[in-house]
Amino acid sequence: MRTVLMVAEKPSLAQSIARILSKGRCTSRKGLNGACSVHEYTGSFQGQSVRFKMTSVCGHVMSLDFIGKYNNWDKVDPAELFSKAPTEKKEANPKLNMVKFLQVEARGCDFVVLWLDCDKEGENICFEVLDAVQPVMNKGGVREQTVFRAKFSSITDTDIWNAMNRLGEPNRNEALSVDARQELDLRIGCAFTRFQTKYFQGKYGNLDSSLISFGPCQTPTLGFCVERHDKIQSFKPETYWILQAKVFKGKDSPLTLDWSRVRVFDREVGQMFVNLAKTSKEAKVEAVSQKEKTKQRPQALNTVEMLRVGSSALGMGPQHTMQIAERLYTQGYISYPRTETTQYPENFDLKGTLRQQANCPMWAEEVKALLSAGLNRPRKGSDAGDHPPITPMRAASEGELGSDGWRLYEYITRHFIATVSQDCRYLQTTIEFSIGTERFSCGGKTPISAGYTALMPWQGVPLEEALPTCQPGDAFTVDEIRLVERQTGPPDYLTEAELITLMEKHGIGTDASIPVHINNICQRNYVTVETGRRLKPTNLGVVLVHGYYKIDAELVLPTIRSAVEKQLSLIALGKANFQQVLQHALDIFRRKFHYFVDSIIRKQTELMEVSFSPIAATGKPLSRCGKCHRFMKYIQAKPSRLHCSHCDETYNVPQNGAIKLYKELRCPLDDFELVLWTSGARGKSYPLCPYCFSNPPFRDMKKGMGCNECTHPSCQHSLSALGIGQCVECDSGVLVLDPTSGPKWRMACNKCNVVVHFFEHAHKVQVSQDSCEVCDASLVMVDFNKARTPLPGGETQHTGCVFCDPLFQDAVELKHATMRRTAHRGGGARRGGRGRGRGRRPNPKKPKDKMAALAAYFV
DNA sequence: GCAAGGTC
Repeated sequence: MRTVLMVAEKPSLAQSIARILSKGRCTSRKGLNGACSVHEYTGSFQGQSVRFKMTSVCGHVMSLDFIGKYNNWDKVDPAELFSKAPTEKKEANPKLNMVKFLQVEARGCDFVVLWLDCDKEGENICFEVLDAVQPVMNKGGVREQTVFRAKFSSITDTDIWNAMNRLGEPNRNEALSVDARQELDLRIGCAFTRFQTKYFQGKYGNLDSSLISFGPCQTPTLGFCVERHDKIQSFKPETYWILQAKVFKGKDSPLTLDWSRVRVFDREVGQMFVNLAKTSKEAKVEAVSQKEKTKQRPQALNTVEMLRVGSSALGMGPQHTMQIAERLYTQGYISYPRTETTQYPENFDLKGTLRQQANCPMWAEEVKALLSAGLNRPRKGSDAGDHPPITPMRAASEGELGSDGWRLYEYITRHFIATVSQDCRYLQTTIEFSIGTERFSCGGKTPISAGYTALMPWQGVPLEEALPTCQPGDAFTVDEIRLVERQTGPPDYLTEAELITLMEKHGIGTDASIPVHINNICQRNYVTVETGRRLKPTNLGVVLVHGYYKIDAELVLPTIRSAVEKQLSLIALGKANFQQVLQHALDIFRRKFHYFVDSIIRKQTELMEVSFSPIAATGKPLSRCGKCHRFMKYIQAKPSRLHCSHCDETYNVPQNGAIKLYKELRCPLDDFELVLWTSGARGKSYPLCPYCFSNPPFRDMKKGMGCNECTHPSCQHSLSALGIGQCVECDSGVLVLDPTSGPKWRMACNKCNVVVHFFEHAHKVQVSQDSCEVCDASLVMVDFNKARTPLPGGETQHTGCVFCDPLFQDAVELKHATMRRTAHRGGGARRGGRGRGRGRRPNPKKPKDKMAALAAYFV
């Protein structure tokens, strides 16, 4: 009797298929590796009576790697990995001894039927199996087909029998497309990873990662997290206004209404609408509508949905959820947990599965009700042809499963029962009002029947206070109508569940590998899991992705994978040659790699050096960041700048000078510590806020302004507080007291290079609230040194106008901040209109001859 | 020590 070897992708499938094909009459034994079983029975094949041996592998038999000597990181240039380094196939899991096992079972067999999963990976494994078994199988007769491929789309009797009766051949092209994918992933991933790791490891002491990996799936996954981080960082809140109306009828408590315009971004426009609405004291009911709505029961559960719920509702990470699910599966509590399918097979025993749950107190009531009233037909989902949806396989109790096991099992079971329950139905009531010209509405939901939400109460329609009954034409009294100011808020960090959705949408990873990629970026210290399982990129993660963006954004974009897969599918379809596609893709990535290496030495070094202290540390901590309150580093190398490594933000400072900390004083607007900029020993100096300098806080300010041009109305460092009078030379500048200049006190123009020295040796110089009656400049309060006072009678204190007060005349002298001597313009003929400082506009109507005279005196 | 894809 001839023997037919049949091989499935995993032990559980071998068992299911053998049971179907042998009609339950097979004998089973363990294989030599302990992991796989062999199921034997007799039956008919190609019109003859044969012995069947059904067994399986455990996923891939082989995996691709470089030959040994190319795995020496110290001796191999990563660039060689693109073509020079030969690859070889090694056993994927040496402990399983899969090749040996297959050969032992295949020896003397006459035919082989490949029952591997019906996707490209499965097709590839077909050839891995063939490579192992064909050398030891009996040679068939001339032109006799000995290799067969079974194509099935679900694990049901009909499908399996159909597959058995319509055997085909394995598809070499599909398998080759996977070979190409493996080689590309290996060469590209390893080249970039080795280069990055070695390059940065030797350079930065505080890089908290021993491995800086790159991959076509993990890097875009990280990219999603950093993209959200960047959105949060660059978010600028916008102020908007809403009309809030409260109305009531009789003794009912007031209803808060929603405005039909939702919101406006202009306060005055909002106020106009308030005024229009306020013309009416009544809110008139325009329409009342009641509609029955439904919330659909869920589709049957697949892996990614289970992972999303595991993360967002059970607080379990995807990797952990998968581990628990695997355990529940091997213990027989749930069906196979890796599936994309969301539709039950035709002949799925819904009722039997439900009946198993009839005695579990958590949902016995609902299950019994369903069994007696009849199951609802499950929603149509998609059938990926892999495995049935995830369902419970037998009843369980919390005690036998352990805490997390039970919580996942409970969810899977509730989800299953929900799929055969009724939809949730509720009544949506909407009342529309008009108040003056404005329209408002309020709505409420009333549950009609809970349906499936009895099993998934977190999705239920909450009981709300009922809306008052009313009819069109009814009048409500307006209790209150007002304009409320709100601000738009930034988005939050990505949740794991959102990330899974993004990955699924962009085809990054598969149901089985998505948890691995997410786990990778956590373990490599690129992201941390925060409360609510939100993924916050670390400094390292942000710097890496920003580096890719600057050098070659394609390296991090989610399209990197799909673009390559498009090419690979040409191989699968037989439209392109394996070698050509492989070489083409490798060529592109080899060029990307060289460009990356060249650029990184220039660009990423700059980025890294401000974030991580290089061994020769540049930049020293100077002032505190207003966002994270950590010290920012002052990088003196041009262009000099401040960098907050925690926030990964760089702040410009004025060039051609130096900055130092300004007494640890902070900007009242953003809490950044002020720094003092000085142009040199005889130059001018003024404080500035590193944040405001690049982000002007007020409308009348521009980028690049320090505190001496800041129009903050009450800050002690602002132009308003320290401005003294119009500049004597330029048209738009204001002379501002330099509060740090004592004892050689001076005021400097905030626009040009005019510096006025005054009151040398005074103890204290302050700008008064009062102004000069003659020239409108701010008065200055001076406290002289007793021994050197220029005041008559040895007086030490005096308040007066710098420009007009005769007592101050000898104490004031004009200089320029630079050596350049500016030609005097105008002298006594100067036009007037020199209003005083404090940031106010000059008053052109008030001629100030005194100012012109003063200018002549100075020069 | 590296990728991504199977699976235990």
